[in-house]
Amino acid sequence: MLRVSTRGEYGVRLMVDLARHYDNGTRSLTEIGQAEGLELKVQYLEQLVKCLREAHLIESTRGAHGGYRLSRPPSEIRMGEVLRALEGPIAPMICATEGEMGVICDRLDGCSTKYLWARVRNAITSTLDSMTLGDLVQESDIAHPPPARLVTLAPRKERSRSRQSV
Amino acid sequence: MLRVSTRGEYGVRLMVDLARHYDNGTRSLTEIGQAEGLELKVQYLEQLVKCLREAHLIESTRGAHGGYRLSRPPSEIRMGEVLRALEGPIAPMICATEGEMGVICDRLDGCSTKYLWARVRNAITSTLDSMTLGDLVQESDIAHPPPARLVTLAPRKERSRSRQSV
DNA sequence: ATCTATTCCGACTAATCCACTCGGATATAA
DNA sequence: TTATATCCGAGTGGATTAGTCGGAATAGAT
Repeated sequence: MLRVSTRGEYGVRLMVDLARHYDNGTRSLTEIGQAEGLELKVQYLEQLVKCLREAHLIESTRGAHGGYRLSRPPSEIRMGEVLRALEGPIAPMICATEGEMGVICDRLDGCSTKYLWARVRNAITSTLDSMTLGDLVQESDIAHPPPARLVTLAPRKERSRSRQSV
Repeated sequence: MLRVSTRGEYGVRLMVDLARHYDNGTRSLTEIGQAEGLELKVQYLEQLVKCLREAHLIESTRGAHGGYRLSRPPSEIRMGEVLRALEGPIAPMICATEGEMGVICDRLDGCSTKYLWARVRNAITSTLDSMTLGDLVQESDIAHPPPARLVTLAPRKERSRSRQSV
């Protein structure tokens, strides 16, 4: 229950990829798809980036050697923004839609559940809005360091520890 | 996004109703449906209660004058239990399923998003598990006091304040 | 005994939503 | 002018959701 769709999944992966390559100019969808293991027709990714672009989270240049880039540094893009762009307002229940509480659900009887859903929604949004793309990139760098530029002091088998502290 | 289905919605309302009438013996589905404004065939509610019963959250007696009752006091039933019974394990993403992290998603590459989903899931579960049916009943009593047994000191227009503190 | 109210159960269905695909237009670098 | 991109809207198959339907089993009331 409480699933986020593949739009959210792929879209976030895509944004993380853009964040990783923030300093390298534009990046095409085929590049991203290959790098992130998204074995999909490019057109599907286009659908995802469309709403990201409309939300001004990314910018594009068309034509050969074109592609996408983040319109702000990764550390200034909250995951909440990303997911809202991809999947619309966060609302575990119709009566708990962001910004529209009470407008939609006008049940006056004992709708005690409303507060439950509102709390759940707040828990989700505050979690998402407290993390940025920058944070995600940093985290993944710790778990999976990029092709050694610097000398890496970390021992092998790092992987098996797989931090349960989440 | 991140919706809970109508099973969750109706099921929770149903449980709140049972909690409200915890001291009054059993309660039939038709009674509950009417009280909670669930205009549905009884058979649909039966489907919901089935999994609640299988999760040992409610008990039933069959036959005339039969019905359902909570199997524990409302304050000892966490909302997380209720929703898990109704909708299965809480998992915003398949790779972030409760209790099965890492089992399902074995991507070893930079799956930085995994931690994101795990955090979201934790936010949801800890919120749900920190509230009980008893809490919900109490809250709804404050907002909508039951047919005055005690003298009520509260002024009119209570309703328009509609506590934004959620 | 029989009638009625209720829970129990499995199969079925209509509608919605999701996860894509397809075909083509437009823009830009080489 | 060609190759490589982004852009755009329409269409589609499958999965999931939200419910219906018919009937069996159980228990109290008459």
